[in-house]
Formats: sequence, C-alpha cells, structure tokens
Amino acid sequence: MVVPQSPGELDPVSLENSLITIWEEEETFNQSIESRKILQSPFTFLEGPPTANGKPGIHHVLSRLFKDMVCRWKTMEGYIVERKGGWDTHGLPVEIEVQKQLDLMTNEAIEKFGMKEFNKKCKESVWTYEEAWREMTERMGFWVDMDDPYVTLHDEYIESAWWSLKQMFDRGLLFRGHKVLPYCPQTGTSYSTHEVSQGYKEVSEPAVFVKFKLEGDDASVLAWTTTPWTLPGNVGLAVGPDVTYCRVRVTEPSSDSWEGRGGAEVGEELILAKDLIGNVLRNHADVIEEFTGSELVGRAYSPLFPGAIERGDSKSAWTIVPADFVTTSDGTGVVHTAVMYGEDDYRLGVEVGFPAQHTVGMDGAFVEGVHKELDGRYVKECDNDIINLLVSKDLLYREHTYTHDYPHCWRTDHPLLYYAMDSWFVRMTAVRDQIISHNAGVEWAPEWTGTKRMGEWLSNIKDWAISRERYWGTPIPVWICEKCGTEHCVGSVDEMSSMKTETSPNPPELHRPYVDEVRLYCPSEGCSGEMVREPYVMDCWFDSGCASFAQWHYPFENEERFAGSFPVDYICEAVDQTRGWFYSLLAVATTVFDQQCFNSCLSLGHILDKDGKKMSKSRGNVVDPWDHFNKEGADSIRWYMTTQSAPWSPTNFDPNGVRESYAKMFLTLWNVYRFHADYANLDGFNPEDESGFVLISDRSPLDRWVLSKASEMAEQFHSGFVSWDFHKAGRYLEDFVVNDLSNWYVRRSRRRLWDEADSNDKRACQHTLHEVLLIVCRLMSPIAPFMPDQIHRALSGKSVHLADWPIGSPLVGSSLPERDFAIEQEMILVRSLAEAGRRIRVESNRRQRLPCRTGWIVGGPDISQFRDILAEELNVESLSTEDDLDSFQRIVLEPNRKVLGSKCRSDLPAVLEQLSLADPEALLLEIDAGIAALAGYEITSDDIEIRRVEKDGFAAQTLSLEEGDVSIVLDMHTDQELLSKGLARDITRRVQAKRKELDLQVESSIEISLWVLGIDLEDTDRDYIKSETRTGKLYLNEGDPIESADKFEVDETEVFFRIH
RNA sequence: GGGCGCGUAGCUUAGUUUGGCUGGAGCACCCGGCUGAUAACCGGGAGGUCACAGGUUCAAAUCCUGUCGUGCCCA
Repeated sequence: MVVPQSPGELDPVSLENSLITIWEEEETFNQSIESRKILQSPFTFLEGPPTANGKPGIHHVLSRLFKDMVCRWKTMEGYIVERKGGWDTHGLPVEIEVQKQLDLMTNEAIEKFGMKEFNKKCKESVWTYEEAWREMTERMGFWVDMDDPYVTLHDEYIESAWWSLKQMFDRGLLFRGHKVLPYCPQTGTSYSTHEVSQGYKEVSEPAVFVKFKLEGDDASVLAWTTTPWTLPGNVGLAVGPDVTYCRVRVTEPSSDSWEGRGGAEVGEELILAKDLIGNVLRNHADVIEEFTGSELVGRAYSPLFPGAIERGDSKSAWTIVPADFVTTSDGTGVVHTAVMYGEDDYRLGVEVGFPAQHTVGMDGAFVEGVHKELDGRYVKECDNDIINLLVSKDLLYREHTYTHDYPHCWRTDHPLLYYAMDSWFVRMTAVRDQIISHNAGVEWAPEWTGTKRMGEWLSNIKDWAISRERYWGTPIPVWICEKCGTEHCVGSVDEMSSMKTETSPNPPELHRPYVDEVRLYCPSEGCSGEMVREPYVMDCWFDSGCASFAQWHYPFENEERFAGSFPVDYICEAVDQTRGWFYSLLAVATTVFDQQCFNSCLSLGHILDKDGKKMSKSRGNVVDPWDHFNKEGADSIRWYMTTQSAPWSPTNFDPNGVRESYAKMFLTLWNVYRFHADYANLDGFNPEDESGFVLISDRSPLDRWVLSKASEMAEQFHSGFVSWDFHKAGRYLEDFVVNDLSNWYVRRSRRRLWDEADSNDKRACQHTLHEVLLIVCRLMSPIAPFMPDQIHRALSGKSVHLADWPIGSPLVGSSLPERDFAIEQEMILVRSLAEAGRRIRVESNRRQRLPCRTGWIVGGPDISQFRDILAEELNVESLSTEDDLDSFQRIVLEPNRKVLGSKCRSDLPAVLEQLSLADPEALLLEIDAGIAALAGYEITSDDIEIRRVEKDGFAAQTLSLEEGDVSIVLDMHTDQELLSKGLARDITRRVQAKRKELDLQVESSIEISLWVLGIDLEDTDRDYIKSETRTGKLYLNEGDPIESADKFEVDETEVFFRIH
C-alpha cells in the first residue's frame, strides 16, 4: 500500500534524525550491500584513516561526503560496495599532544616518566575525539562501518605492516643511512617540517667567506657559510658545472674601512663565481682567468681542520665536485659541504663518496678530536672561536652579520641544527620506473594531480626515510646481532616468538617498550650472538600506506577478501595527501606487490573560510558542522558542498550558501512532493493500481514534456558523475527541479489536480509526478541521502538506497522514460513566448490579471498542442496564429533633428509640426519619388528615420531564433467585460490570501459579503469568484460596506469584502 | 627558494581544454508583476579594471611571459 500521506511542513533536522534511527533499525546500510551480493560484482573503497585526536570540522565533512557519494552511487549501479572504517593512531602529533598535556618537553623527561606509561597515554589520547567523529559521521549520513574499523595500533595491523617491511627487506629495498633533519639537542627531538614551520624566528648571525687553499696552486677557492660550526665537518666544495668562475688577483691592500676580521694580501689569488665578484670582494682585483665550473672539478684543497674527519677510503674528500643545486643568487657560487649537516650536503656526499662522519654529537657539542679548542663545547657557542681559528691560519677572507629566518625549537626556543640522524630507508629510487608506470594507470581527478603534482614528485623520487626516533608508533621489526652485526627483519609475531631467547619476555602488545625487551638468537651460521631491536618506530605514513592489506590482517587472514579488493577501486582525500597517503599507498604497493594500489583517486580542494583563509584552530575560523546540521540539515550542507564548485577547487565556505541550498533545492523539492502527496492522498492515488495507469502516450503533452526533460537531466547528471563533475551534475538536477518541475510543470498542472472528479488527465498527472519524483530522488540520493529517501519511501515503500540507478549500468537496467526531442523544442519556444508576453505587459503597463481579448503568434513552428497553456500564461481570451506582422504595425517617421535643424533653422518647429501631422505612408512614397516637402523645405530620406511600431492598441515582442523570428502580439484594448474579468481575479486573489491568513482548510467553504464600487461585476465572473474561493453564498453590494470589511483598489475601482 | 592549483559583480560562481555574438547565473539591493505548494516564482533595473603589466592575433577572461595575492606540497 503506497498511497502517500500528507507530509506537512518541512523540518529538516527531525526528518534527518528520524531517518538515522530508521536506518539503524532496518540496517539499511547493510541491506544495501547484502542486496547486491547476488551480482557478485564488487567496487572497492578504501577509507583514508582520520586521526581521532582532533575535533572534526566542516572540512572533514567534505572528504567524507565525496567518499560517501561515490560509494552510494556505485551501490545503486549494482556493485557490492563494502566500506570499512579506519583510524590512524600513531605518530608525532599524538606524542606532542600528550607531551603538552603532561608537560614532558624532552625525551629525557619522557623516559623519566616511563615509556610504558607514556605510550599508554598516547593510546588513550587517540580516542579522545572518536565519539565526536562517530557522531559527525553518522549525522552527515556517511555510511561506513565504524563498528569494525581497522586501527593502525592493533597488533594485527602492525603485524601486516611488519610483513610488508620484510618483503622489502628480502628484496634488498631496506637499508640504513642518514637523514638530515632539523634537530633540537636540548630535547633530543628531530622535527617534521610542519613543526619547524611553527618556530621560525629572525636572527642575526655571523657569516663568513672562507679561503680554501688549492693544492698545487697558489690560489684559494672562496666559499660562504652562515653556519661556521659546520666548517670542521667540511669535506668538499660544490660548484655549478656550467657556472662561470674567475681567478682574480688582489691588486691593492684592504682599505681602512674594512669591517671585521680577515683579509687578503696584494698578489693573492682567489677563485669565485664571476657574477658574485662585486658582492663578495672588498679589494681591488684583476680578473686573470675565466672558466666554467667543470674545469674546477676534481681539484683538491687542504682541509680546514686537519684530523677532524678521517679520510677513510674516500677519494673525493677535500676535492671540488659538481652539483646541480649550486646557484649564484648568494654566497660565492661555491658551496661548502659538510656531509652530516645539510640535506643537499648529505645527498651530494652519498653521491660522490665523501666520508660521512659526525663532528657534532647528539648533545649538540663537538665530539672529541675535532679541535682541542672546540671539543666538547656546544656548537652555537663556538662561532667566534672558529672564526679566530680561521684568521690565525689566514683562511678567512671576510666576515659579516647575516639576518635571516631560522628554525627554532618551539619548546626550548633554541636554534635547531640540521643534523644527519641514523635512519632506515626504503630504496624508492630502485623502483622509480615501476612506481611511475603504476601511477600512470590511476584515473586521477583532477587529471593534473596525477600527471603533474604526483608525476613531478615521482620523477624526482628520493629514498623514503621510514624510521623515527620516537616512542609511539609501529616498532621497526629489525633486529641486529650484537656480536656479528647481522641484520634481521621479522615478518610476523610467530617468527619473532620462534627466534626469541629464553630469557626474553613475551610482549603483551607490539609496541615499545615491550618489543624492545625481546632479544633474538642470531640466525647467522656459527654465530651464537643475541640480537637487539633497532630502537625506532615507523613513519606513520608507512602505517597508513599499508591500509589496503593491513586492514584485513593480510596475509595472516582474509586472503580472499584481500584478493577480491586489490587494487582498490576508489579512494578520495584532500589535495594535501598527494605526497602523503596517496604516495605512501603507491610506494608500499609498488615495493611489496609491484602493483598499482588504486584505480581511481579523487583529490579534493580545501575548504577555506569565507575570506579565503584556511581554517585553523589558532585563527578561530573553523566552522562547526553542527551549526548547520542543527539548522538546515546535512542534506543542505552536502548539496551546498557538491554544487558550489568543482571538487578539486578550493572553496570559500559561505554559511549563507547552505541556507540557499536549503531554500532552493530542498524546500522546493519538498513542496513539489508535498503538493503531489496532498492530492494523491485526497484522491487515494495508488501508483501500483494497474487499472488507474495511464500510458505515457495517452498523457498530456505537458506530462510527456516533463518526463522527457527528466530523462535529459538524468543523462546529463550521470555524465557529470562519470567525469567527476559532481558539481555540474548537481546543478543540472537543481535547475530541473526548480525551473522545469516546480516552476513550470507543477504550476501549470495545479488545476488538473484540483479537479475533484476522477479523470484520466488527473491520474496521468499523478503518475507523471510520481515517476519524475522517483527519478529525482534516486539521482540525488548519493549527494543528499536523507530527504530523497524520505520521499522515495513515502512514494514507493522502499528505501532509495536499495533502488537502482535510473540510467542503468552494466549491472542494472535503465528506468528512464524515452526522450521526445520535438516536444522539448516546442516547450522551449512556448516558455520563451510566455516570458515575452510578460515583458509586453510590463512595458505596456497592463497588469497580469487583466485579461487581453486576443493574442497572436506570428511565425515559428506549430505549437498548437501547448496553445491552452500559453493562453493561460499570457492571460488572453483567445490565442491564434498570424502570417505576418503588417496587420499590427505601422510606419513612424522620426525627424533627424541634427540634419533638419541645420537645414531649417528657426523653421524647425513648423517642420516638425507638419511631420507629426503627415501620413507616414504617403510621405514615404513622396520621399521615394523625390517630391516631398514640409513647410516649404524639401525632405529627403536623410532628414528622417523610419521606425515600425505597433498600431495603437497592440503590443508585441519578437524572438530571434535560429529558424527565424517568432513574435507574440497582444491586443491591449479593454472593455467592461475584460475589466470585470480582471477584477474577479483580483477579488479571488484577495479572498484566497485572506482565507490563508485566517488559516482555513483548503476544502472548507465560506460565505462572502462583497461591495464593488465603480464597475458592474458580470454574473459569470461572480460565479468564477464563488467557485475559485469555495464560496457558498456571495452577497454582492447589499447595503453599505461594513467597517470591518477588507478594502482594496484596482484601476480606480474600490472593493470591500468580508469573509463569514 | 622550487613544484602544482586558484584569482571573473558586494558575496558564491559559469565560461578558460578547442581564442570569435553584448562575459552568463544565483544570493543581496531597487522597480513592477504573480501566488491557497514553496524561507518561493516571473519580468525589468543597477552592479564587471575578467588580480595587475606586457606580448601573440583581424580578434584574448580564454594562448604566452612576467608581477602581485592566496592555498597545498617540497626546501
């Protein structure tokens, strides 16, 4: 039984909340998956795990919306779309949160507090906002399984991550090296760039130009540095191979204005980039030679601090090497290279084989053996002494003070040191070609995210530093033998247990410090040593990069589930994940499986505040989604976000836009539905009653038009989805609902449904509305899952989320009505003519309710099947067609005052007077014959302008179409009959408004006393008022108008009325 | 500093791929109309340095170069 009930006023919040309850009780989400299982065609989605230790904001709604939308859409297309939730629970942000909470600002403090306790706090902290996330997720209608999510801190997840790392290890893709990171020796912590960016400060520091004495040459190479403490670590100089360098000879001693220490003797030779001579030199000098950097390559020079670093077997130490990062924007064009204290330096060092040896310890002090005056001292306090040491050896050319932004520790305010930390790497450079080819197989939206943003990144791929010297994270499963140095990577809990020494405890969970306590027997033959775990945890991006298999605890469980869901069909996150999760997924899948990880990826733009600034806690401009959940509802937010701009465009969040989506899209749809349901309910309309069905071919042209338009819209909507243009899809649909369905179809169909008698036409209209509403609801439901479900349930008894996609798919059939292109074209013309008619009335000052006797359509195709509709829209008594405009137009001759004025001078008024009296047609003939004259002046065609205007009493508008012009002409005459008719409509409208004001039922009947002064109301019009307003008795002009009557005036006619 | 986006009316935006009619909508504003489904709707008006500056072209919001602002990522 599906006769709709009257739905009443819209209350979006309670509507949505009650649906949430229904979905829960019915398990609609689960049903939407189960009901598709017969087709056995999965579409797999992978949830990018959010971190639950922050409160969800409106920007989190965005990515959850687009995840949900595609999954719901694919479900309706017939695919099985399972959606496992996930939580990202490891990593530095969690630790920092806890450190702040417990005031543990250094590693020492953490270890004193106890790692066990600390990690326990981290684990708890991760769930701080889980409830808030669940509530937001549920309220916004994102269907995802949060009762059985994957969690990166679970032992099962960690074990899968271990397994994957072992795959890499076995392939030789895992190695130990160094990573240069901003490091705070006071807290013993290295920092992510994100953290560093919070601690930049402007500082003034000594910078020096240092002379590196070439071997076998009298010249020195000049190099510049702002960190004198890195000079003892110098092992090389880098030059740009294509940069032009000069050898200069000092010709004059330093002037008295020389600032600071250092200098050069007359005759001394220096080498530096040509472009920088003016910036660097403070002596007069002659250029004696010019050459490119490549000619310097290979030259050896004397170490500044002999003995600070051992040469080992390095051949390149203390020589000049080429490097692509050398520029001539500052310095000398020669870059001093200390392998362990700069990212570029380290990379270059590895490339050319410089010795990689620390001159500075983890405590920030020089290590023993660097120099007797420096050993054991904090490096930042040695700048001055280092400069003095250089001066004493005549190695300093010049010093100056340099002001720049430098990163500082946000906890201790100390300057950070760029410092090469021990680190484990995944050799991504070895799989560069593979990952590039896997990336090329992904369908990216927008396309440039993949080709440009990701493509650029991959073409410069670097080895991935996956270890962190932290406490809270997936422990790196590598153990090293204390005796023979053998490295072993453990790939499962079983493997660890089987290798465990007897004295090692069984770890209760796979976290530090428990796993640290596990010692393994060395598997090397003949070695009886014990192995100790490397004390690192994994980069948490590695964790989430494992999600495609670790969510299933693969390969230890769920082998089939994994096989059936890899590669994943669809992922979606914001654009900042390009180098984050998108990359880590690609990287892990490439190194572990040598496969593509996902088939399609939607990369979303960020939501900014209404001023285009990014939302952040510190700015206080984060919008709480509940502000809108509790007002316009989730549908409106979702619709707003979808239609506002392309998914990948950054969008300024405008709260007023949500209101607009509500007022336009949802209120309009609701009222279309309500209109249909109210009358369907009154009439007991049952769409399933076959005896009452009306074939589409038997329905009115208006019905066939709206069905055809619905099909057209559905096709456009679908192609928008396919090409990821969800915003365009939504706009097509909104335009259809508001303009075609509500403002045209429903408005033009109202009278059909008011008819109380049963008729084919009324039932045709009801079926049409029913069918169109179902199409609209099904299309909308992936974007806005609430109201369409409410309407769909009321109309069909079934949830929209279990329905098929109206356009069809490879798995389900299409349910769209056939297109009727001819009728669509005709209606375009009809609506244009209706608009033109309204324009005519505005221009001619004729109010809409005053009917016109006749209207004519001149030219254009046959639209007779819509003649009645058009006549009603135009409010004309009869509408006919006419072949040409001549019968409605006449010629007007306008004077060309400029020409006539210069010809006639003071006689101009007389000429104008005669022109206005002359018969234009006759005068024009005379002009053509060359015999025209007015007031004694000869008149030529130059003196006048010809205009065609409507004859008195007619008004027209002409539309220029491709097929030719079409005009609409209205007869503007009035007479007593028309005035009476118009007045009757005015009275009706006033009475209706009053009825509504009095809150009367639509079907309740009234009595009216009416006084009309100044015009006779015709009997037929009196009857019209009675029937339109459901008036039983109408008393006209009986006695004088009573005081309490309502009064209004139209065209000098006074009207009083009172409803009894 | 580098890579990739974005910048059109007071606000949110279409149009930019592939150069071509007077740069099109919605919100807000003004005038008028219509309304017993609608916080609506219809007609009209006002509102534009298409971020800025050059260039290519018969023709540039659109293509090219640079600058500024803004966002993401990397240094």
